[in-house]
Amino acid sequence: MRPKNLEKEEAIRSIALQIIAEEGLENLSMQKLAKAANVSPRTIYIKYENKEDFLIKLFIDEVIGSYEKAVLEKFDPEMPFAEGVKKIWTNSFRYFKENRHYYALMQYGKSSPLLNKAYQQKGIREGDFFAPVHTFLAFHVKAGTIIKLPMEAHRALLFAPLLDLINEYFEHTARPKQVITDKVLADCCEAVIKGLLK
Amino acid sequence: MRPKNLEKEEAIRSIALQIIAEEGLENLSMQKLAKAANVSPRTIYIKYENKEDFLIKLFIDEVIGSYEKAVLEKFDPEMPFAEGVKKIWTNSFRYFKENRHYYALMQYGKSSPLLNKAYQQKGIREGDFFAPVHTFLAFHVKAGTIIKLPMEAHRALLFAPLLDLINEYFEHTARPKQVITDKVLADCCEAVIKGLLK
DNA sequence: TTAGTAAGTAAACAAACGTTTACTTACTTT
DNA sequence: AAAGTAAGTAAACGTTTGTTTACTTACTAA
Repeated sequence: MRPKNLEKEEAIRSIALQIIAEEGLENLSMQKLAKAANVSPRTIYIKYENKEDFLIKLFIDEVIGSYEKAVLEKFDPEMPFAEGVKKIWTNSFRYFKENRHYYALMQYGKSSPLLNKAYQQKGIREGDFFAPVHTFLAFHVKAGTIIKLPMEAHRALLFAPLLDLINEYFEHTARPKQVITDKVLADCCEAVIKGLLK
Repeated sequence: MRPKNLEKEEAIRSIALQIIAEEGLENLSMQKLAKAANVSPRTIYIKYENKEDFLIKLFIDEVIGSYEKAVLEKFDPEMPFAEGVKKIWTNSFRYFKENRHYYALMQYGKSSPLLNKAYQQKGIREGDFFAPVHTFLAFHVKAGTIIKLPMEAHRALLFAPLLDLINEYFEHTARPKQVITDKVLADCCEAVIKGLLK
């Protein structure tokens, strides 16, 4: 039998992310995607059941999956608290700077009911993803270095400002003056650490 | 001439917010909206030029505008820092608990290029909206009570965790155990204040 | 009271949508 | 080398999209 052309699969995914980042999820159509990826619409349906299936897999496997991998690089749940948080922040910032297109779909995950459903189905919110980060937080609560909060609250304090700053970084890159710099990121990271310490 | 029926205008806007919250922005069509609001499609086009115009006005006037009003209730830029931050947090939490449908479109503002463009056009990101909050932050930087950061960074540290916690609150309300309570919100607020204090 | 007018309706428009049908291509296996 | 098969294409399917056309309604002002 004729073998799959992996380049086409890759093109479909990366061009989808590009369209989502530039024109928005609401402007991504299967026909537009097929044309932009230089592929017949049918080709997309070989691998994915339908549009919903495609978007969920793109979101979970491509975006969340690769982000998790990047965040956890050289991260250890038993690191000193400040060091661990800094690692998470610098890893995240580097990742999105290098993979700008991934950020847009990540943000849609917080808005779209479709992707939200996917989140819940896969149990991401329960700790299947980013498990080492949760271990890290639980470890430091037990050791008494940081304040005790529900896991969801820790995650909100740790990740939400970071993602917002990355958003700000992207919105200003086209402008004359870049406001979100490594220095500002580092200062904010210190503020988050200070807030969580006992 | 025949006078406008203000109830219809109101129905169009509130049902649009409901559809966006329940089915997502990508599933809001003008025909579906018209039918749900018990109105002819043409009626929507009396007031709004097209779909884009409608969404932008819904976002700016209805959502951002009314949120700003709620946040600033009994807020004074010269309040003590901790008191001011607590006021912003409790005002926000109360507002979204009472206006659950508004939250979804607010979140889309961070994803959709359409709404992002609207943000920039209106200069929201530059301080036209939430001006008293910016005055408040600048005041406390000058007074030396909090660390100095670009306005965008202050806003990220102050609002991003709050909005993420509200998101978490809504996602869990249907489940047996409510994790985001007033107590958790208050603890997180304290952490944010502590992080920003010098 | 009636003429004028904007609000509002129902039905329709072309264009675009997600998906499928009918077919061809390019490789593996025997 | 020829048969078998999944990958892949081009064109089309019926629906739904955003928006408009042609018309009616309900009120104001003269």
